[in-house]
Amino acid sequence: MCDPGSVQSRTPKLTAKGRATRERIVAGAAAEFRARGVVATTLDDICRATATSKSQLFHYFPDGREQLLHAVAQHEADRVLLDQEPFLSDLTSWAAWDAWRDAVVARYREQGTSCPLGVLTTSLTRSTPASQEVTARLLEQWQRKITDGIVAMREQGAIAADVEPEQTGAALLAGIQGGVSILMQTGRLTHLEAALDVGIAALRG
Amino acid sequence: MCDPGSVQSRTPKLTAKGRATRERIVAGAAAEFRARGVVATTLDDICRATATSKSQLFHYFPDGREQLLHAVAQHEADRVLLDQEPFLSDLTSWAAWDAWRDAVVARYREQGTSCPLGVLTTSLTRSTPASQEVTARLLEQWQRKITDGIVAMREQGAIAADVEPEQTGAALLAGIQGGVSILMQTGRLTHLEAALDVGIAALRG
DNA sequence: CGCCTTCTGGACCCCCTGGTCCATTCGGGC
DNA sequence: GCCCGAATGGACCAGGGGGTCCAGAAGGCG
Repeated sequence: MCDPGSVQSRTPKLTAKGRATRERIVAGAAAEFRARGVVATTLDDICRATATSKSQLFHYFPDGREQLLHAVAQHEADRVLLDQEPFLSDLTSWAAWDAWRDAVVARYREQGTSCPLGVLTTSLTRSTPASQEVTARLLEQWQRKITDGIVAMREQGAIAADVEPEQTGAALLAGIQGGVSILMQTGRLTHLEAALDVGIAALRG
Repeated sequence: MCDPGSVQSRTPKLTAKGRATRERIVAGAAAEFRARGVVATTLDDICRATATSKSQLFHYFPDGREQLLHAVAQHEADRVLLDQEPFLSDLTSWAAWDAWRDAVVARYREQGTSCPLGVLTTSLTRSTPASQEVTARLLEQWQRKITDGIVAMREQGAIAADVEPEQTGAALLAGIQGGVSILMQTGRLTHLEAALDVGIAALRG
């Protein structure tokens, strides 16, 4: 899923230690971005937060800030989906849908305004086309999983046959996305909850 | 609605010419932000685009970039709602709802990826707390208008009595917000359309 | 053990950007 | 026409930020 090294320019061979350092930088940068925002975070901040030096940073990310941004985007995108498992991949009963809904709400309640998805959609995506692509792919995968769930339920007869999986899935994803966005701006969870509840209720018919 | 001069520090008295220049700067900056993004746009860019000098910029916005950002945020927030009129303020029949839906979709189709709301929610809001407040207030007003429409329809009996205006309005707003957000990242309008269509269909019951 | 590559530290550079200053022009009221 | 505050031009400054370099430590492998 991560596919490291495909887009980013060839990095030198990494030993175990090197890989660990690289990972530490990405994770630390991600945390820093979440906490202070992408624009406000400087490379020196990241060095300080991860106990590394600039030379290490450029050793692992020869293309500099942009490449690091991309790596962090991928890291955060992975996390967004992982955080919804195992529910998201198994939406085959109403109980599973409810559990998924609760997991999403709980996750966003606890992380509040500092969340991977928020960082992706607000800042990272606008920084570089490469990161935008990462976000686009994330959304695609996400919607696919929701749509799969709708199809499964429809085959069971639990969802009416006239419900369009693609369209309804798209609407639900948009609701979540918007709910998170509003959470980022107001600190209130109500819209995310409303979007999920209304969206799933609509599926129930 | 604009309430100029309340939050921003006192600007010197403005003549007609002064007011025009100030407005030109705000509008030009807004356009620049939409086109190139907030982070990528420098004060010099804005000067160039608006045919002004830095001294003018700081003459009208003594607090510098931050104050300008705030003014632009207000400017863009106003535009978001204005763009949906006269439909948004008169959601009292299904025809009105449909017209509103079409207006929103048309607006976002034409402006594509360079839209006021997008700029607000992605970059402006994160730049300064003052701008965040502007966005929060925008969302509040927006939802209020949607909720008013739902209430009106319910009183007519066109919408079932068990529909919660607040919750359903929140979900609809979240859908739009998310639809626009996804539009910004993928260039596709499908999610915005889906959110509106599914949301309004849910109201129809 | 010895060698070569990877890894790390930290000093250094340069440009860009927000912000300042002052001198000049403009323009409206009397 | 005079005068004073508003409006404008443009040179200038300081700091911070991304990015470079080289020397030395560390660590795998024959």
